[in-house]
Amino acid sequence: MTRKITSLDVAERAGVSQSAVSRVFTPGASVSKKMADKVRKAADELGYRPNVLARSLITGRTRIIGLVVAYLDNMFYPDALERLSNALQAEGYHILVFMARGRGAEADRVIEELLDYQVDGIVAASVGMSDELTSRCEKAGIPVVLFNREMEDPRFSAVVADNKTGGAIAARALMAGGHRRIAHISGWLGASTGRDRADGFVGALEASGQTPIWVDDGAYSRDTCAAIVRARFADPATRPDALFVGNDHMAFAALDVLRSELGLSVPDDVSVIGFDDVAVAAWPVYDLTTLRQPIARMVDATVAALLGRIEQGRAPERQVLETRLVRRSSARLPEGWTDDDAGI
Amino acid sequence: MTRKITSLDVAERAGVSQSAVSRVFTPGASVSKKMADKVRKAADELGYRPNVLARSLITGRTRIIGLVVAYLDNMFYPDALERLSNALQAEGYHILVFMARGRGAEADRVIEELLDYQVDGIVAASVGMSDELTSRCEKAGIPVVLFNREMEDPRFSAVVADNKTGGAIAARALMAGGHRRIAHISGWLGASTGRDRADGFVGALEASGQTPIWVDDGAYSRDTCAAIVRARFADPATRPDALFVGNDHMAFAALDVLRSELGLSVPDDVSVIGFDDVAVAAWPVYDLTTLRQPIARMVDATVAALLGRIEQGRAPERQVLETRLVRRSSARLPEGWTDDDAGI
DNA sequence: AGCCAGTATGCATAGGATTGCAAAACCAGA
DNA sequence: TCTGGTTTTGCAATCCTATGCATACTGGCT
Repeated sequence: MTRKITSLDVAERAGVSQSAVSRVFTPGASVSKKMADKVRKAADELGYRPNVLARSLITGRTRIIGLVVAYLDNMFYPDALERLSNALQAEGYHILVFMARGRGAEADRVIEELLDYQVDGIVAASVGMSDELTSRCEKAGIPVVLFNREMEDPRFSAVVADNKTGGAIAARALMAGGHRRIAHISGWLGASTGRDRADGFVGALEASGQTPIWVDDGAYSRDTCAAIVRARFADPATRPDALFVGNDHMAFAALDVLRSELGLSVPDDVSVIGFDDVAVAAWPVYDLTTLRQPIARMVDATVAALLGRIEQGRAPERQVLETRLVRRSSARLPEGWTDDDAGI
Repeated sequence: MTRKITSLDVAERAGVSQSAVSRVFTPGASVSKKMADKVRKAADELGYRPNVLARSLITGRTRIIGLVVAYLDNMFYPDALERLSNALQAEGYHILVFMARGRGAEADRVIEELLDYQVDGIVAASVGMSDELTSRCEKAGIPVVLFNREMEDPRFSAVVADNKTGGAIAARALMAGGHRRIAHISGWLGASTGRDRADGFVGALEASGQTPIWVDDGAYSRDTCAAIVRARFADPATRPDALFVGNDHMAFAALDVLRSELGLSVPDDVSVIGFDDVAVAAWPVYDLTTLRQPIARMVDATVAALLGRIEQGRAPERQVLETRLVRRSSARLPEGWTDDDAGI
């Protein structure tokens, strides 16, 4: 293994000072063309590239963004990760990944590790951070953006879809479709997304004088959701005729059980509406009616919020983006009905 | 924003030297219990954590592993990423993500950026790196492990499934099932996985005196695969009765077109075999017969190869892991036939 | 030719930690 | 109490680059 090549090596070879080399590699620094050429030539010959770490030590910026995420089996998150990474890469930032499956304590430990790397910012997706820890981050001057999660505390930027309205649209749609026995398998009620979607849904039903026949917590898990469907649809007499599921990932599991195990037909026996509009939802085997999370805009907003805070010191802000119903064949809805007809 | 807390602050508060603080946070260094307690107390009160960057500058280790990956829409990769991240996290390493969708030049540029971060190692998944660049990495003493890809050059560690044998098993299975018109939509033939699976498949057919009626390059893309199926299955007279697809991701697209667009029945009209065994393959809507990539063992092998090279300076090695046929309902195979009967 | 303003360059320091070396502290045994 | 050996601790140099400041240079204009 050859010794690492430093700016000093380049300086020597080019016959200039080390600071000259540094300046050549610092955009916007004052260097003559002649100097730049000389240095670039020497650098190329030696295969020199500036050491980002040493630079970070001085500038206090690492151009690393920490991403904390609980799981990647729900395709919404890989999709978000890919987009986020691309968007940040375009701005010269990169993503350091931290998996934090557990809630609370584990997430906190993970974020402590994250801080060790002096990240410039943190994106917390699908993860519950403790108040105490988040304030530690803020105190250390590291902006935190919650992606697809919210907290009461307004010190954090948060980017979410309008989950409450989304839930309400689902309810209006199912009511408009003439369903009478409407049920909900919610997302994890420990998370703001799960709660908001459930609240919006139940609220809209009640506003029309209806109630869901039941609401169960599916914990964003395929298995949990499948078990709920098995239990709740076993008796034909008490079976729902419409089901709103807290996200697409669980909705697929619900559809699998309804059709393959219980032999029910969708949407004839039961209408199903999901949430997210991941790519699979559009595949013909599911063709799932669902509420679209505007993922591209959510990612843009996240990047903007993050860079705004890092580079311009802007204040934290909370962004709520519109969700829209994507009509497909898994739910019986009136001909031509769209979410504009939801009256929200 | 409060000023950063350094080891010097802690030293001052604890009334000791800065190097003492450093030693307390360096596992295996020589410190008395009394000193350790004093320092830990001061550090906790101040909320001090050592600056990983400054440490890296000296030790030459960042405990960062660069992961280069082309796309995440094929669920095989998010799954691998999640497992890899967890396994590395357990060893105190973390993953810095680089998306390199393009081939060649773009991948190279991305890896240059990667080197800037002084990563301790690189995992290149689903990505073609140029020879020149890879030797740059090796020259810089940074081990590269190819995940699910191979190169001729033996200087790199590579971890792959036995794609050639996998392809051969698919061929034997389809022949054993009595199929006479066998076709293949390959993975991208620019990648070793695509080539190996195709070679193994065609080779096994030819060894039995058969030939595929056609082999098309599906480029690991859903759209490309769907287009091929549309074109090749349009005429009932020349339609294959069995199809081996280069990965599950494309196989789902093939199944969608076959069933939803062309109204064909699987496996009655056509048998389909995929490759990977991603989670969706087991869902009842597809219930895809496929060759399982032993992803858990691949990840373990990757981590072992990487850490072996980083921490023990072991030599590069090439690991080929066994693939097995997972029998489901998408292919007509003889009762009780398993890959043991393939005679490979 | 002389002068001035503006631009380029070099020197030296800083940033936060690790680590070899030497001095100090400790402990036990005589 | 003194000695010899082992631990602890502190000093100071080092890792690699950025940057403020002072100096040297450049070119245009009179």
